[in-house]
Amino acid sequence: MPEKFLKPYNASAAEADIYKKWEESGYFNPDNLPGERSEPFTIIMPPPNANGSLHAGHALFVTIQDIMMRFERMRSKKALWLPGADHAGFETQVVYERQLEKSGRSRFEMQPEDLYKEIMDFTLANKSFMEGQLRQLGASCDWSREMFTLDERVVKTVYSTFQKLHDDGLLYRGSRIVNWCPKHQTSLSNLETERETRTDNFYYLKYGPFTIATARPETKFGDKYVVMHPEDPRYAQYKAGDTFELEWINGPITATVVKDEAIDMELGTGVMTITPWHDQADFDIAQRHNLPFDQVIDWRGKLLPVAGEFAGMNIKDARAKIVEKLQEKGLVEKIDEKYTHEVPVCYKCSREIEPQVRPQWFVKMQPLAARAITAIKNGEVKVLTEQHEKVLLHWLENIQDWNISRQIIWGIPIPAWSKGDEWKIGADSPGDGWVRDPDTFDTWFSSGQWPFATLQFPDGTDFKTYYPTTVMETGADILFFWVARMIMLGLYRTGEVPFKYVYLHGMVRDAKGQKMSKSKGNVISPIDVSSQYGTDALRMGLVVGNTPGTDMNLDPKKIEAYKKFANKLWNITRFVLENGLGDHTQAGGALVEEFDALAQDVTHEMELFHFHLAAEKLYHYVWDRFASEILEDSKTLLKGEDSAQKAARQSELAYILRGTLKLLHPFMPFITEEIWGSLPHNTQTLLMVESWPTK
RNA sequence: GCGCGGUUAGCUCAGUUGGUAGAGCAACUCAUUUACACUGAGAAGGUCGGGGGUUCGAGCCCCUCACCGCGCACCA
Repeated sequence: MPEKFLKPYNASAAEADIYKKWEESGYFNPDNLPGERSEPFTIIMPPPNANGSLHAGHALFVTIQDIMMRFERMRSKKALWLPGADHAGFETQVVYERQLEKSGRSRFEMQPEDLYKEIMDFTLANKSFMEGQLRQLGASCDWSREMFTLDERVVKTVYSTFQKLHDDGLLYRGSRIVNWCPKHQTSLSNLETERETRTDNFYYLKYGPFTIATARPETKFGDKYVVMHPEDPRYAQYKAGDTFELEWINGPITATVVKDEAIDMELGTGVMTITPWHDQADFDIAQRHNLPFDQVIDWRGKLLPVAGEFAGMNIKDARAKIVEKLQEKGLVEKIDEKYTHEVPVCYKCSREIEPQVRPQWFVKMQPLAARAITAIKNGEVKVLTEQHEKVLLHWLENIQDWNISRQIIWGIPIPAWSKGDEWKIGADSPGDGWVRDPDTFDTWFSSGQWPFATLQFPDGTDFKTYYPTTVMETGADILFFWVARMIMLGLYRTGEVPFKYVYLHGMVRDAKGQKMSKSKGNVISPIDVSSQYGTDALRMGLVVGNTPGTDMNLDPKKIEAYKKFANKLWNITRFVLENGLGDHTQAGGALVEEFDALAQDVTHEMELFHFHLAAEKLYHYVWDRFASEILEDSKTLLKGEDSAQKAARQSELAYILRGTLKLLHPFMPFITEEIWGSLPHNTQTLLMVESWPTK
């Protein structure tokens, strides 16, 4: 028996060497796997954002995906797990801009090319750092196929999709209301905004013969149209097109009456003025009635010359001063101080979104969504769990056009050129006088094409072999951002769904269920935990009791419990080796049957993606049955005189131990491989590619 | 406004097609060198949010109420 079994299992001493052995074996690459393998099993790894270290959520996805990969690799599948790294557009730029701010710099004072280069260096450094961390977590992915979202091949694919959308009439450049973040100075998609409930003042202002109610008096300078519901009896005397003179903030103006059914008669006074440039609802009304659009607030959130004496002021500071002036002029009828409403905010900085009209590229989503809905409904792609499928369908059925332009440098440049009002699509300039669109793509536009782009669509061997992929395993929080877009764009480009199953995991929270955050100081670093308790313990802690799609709480005490479990397995091995390892091929009888039944059960759970149940059942079998009962009962037998009985029991124990190591390998790859390599068996192969104990 | 969840042991959560409730942690009583102290044995702890229904049988299916949470959406 190797000496190491005389001491407790030392995970940190063993793990790095084992990973090296796996990687050097070449078996992460399906091309090198032994035996005949016809059926592919493919997971495209959700590429981690290369802008920091791995967090607990990354550890969770590595664990779940690695469990599937190791399971299917042992079941003789052509198992491909393709890793990647994400430049993560806006996300990374925000991280980098925070760094700049800390050193007193600003992106707005930099040359775009310099900023780009700095962020690239930053991203590449993080990328290689994270690759090391993925290795520490045991990820058995094929590094030879690793992709980066800015690789030339990806960019080429993205450009061809943009071109095709254009050719198919699904792309348009429109001046529409976009979600503008005044801090980051870019437009954002609806998904990149959040809603916060605020309590503000609601101002009732005299507007000629009317009283209008508004929460935003600072936008009202240019308001020359007053709108009411056509059926509102209170205002029946006014006809659409009527004009009247009134004294307004900066002097007398002429206003015109507009009737529109969008007006809510219950709200405020049932009358409002419109600011089409800075409000979606107002924009729609203005469009319906062919009214003019005027910008009141600039891109940095300051008032424009239309505001007269207030021009140049920040809108936040301006509001109080404007109200003061309105009060002096006797135009404020009353102020309701308890007006509670929801305002859209930037999901990164929580600053209020300033709606602005800006020409951007939009994708018409309804045709793409319709095809995705069909694919989901007829089972081409199955979403786990059912409730997530419902949520996804609901979103797809109510989809809106997608703004894919971003005013940031860190991303894939949009291949479009303009000359006056004319636009042409293409990577290269159409000729003299054409100006390139300075914007970049929403990062999700490119990552939405990740599965087929990484597999070398349309002609690559990998594409033919591995597409559609088998499982997409990712966070439930990016169901719309990413999964929905991958399904739509995958179907659009390849005619097939990009994956057959979607497995969604929830968020990893701290032991008390709170969201982990640096400011709260409750962040659990998977890398630290792995170093302290071993990666296997971390993986078990992440998987047991964690049901698909629901958030989980991670308690270090739970991980510690699985560290003890690893040691239990270690000592089981010690016991079996001390008493002489039998010939597992000679094993039979009730204990063997019992184990085989467990193997069947565990396999079944894994096929259903019930990894939490598979892991828990293994835990109980190993501890409560194998260790506590079978080994205890074996003691007298093994010390007894009956050599036939003794040999039979030794065979049974060998059979169970070997089988247990195989079943546990997907969950606890390091210790099982370590033990496997210490058993005096004949084969030199790795446990990683041993055959699974059931069909 | 539209949509989706959750409520099970002191805490955090599991519970596969309905068949006498489970884990980790915490707490309790013993054991003290045993393959393993990163241990063993034992005991304790829940009318599964309330109410109603279906069923021979409900934590699980149906209805309803209460509380908590989440997502989406152009309400001034």
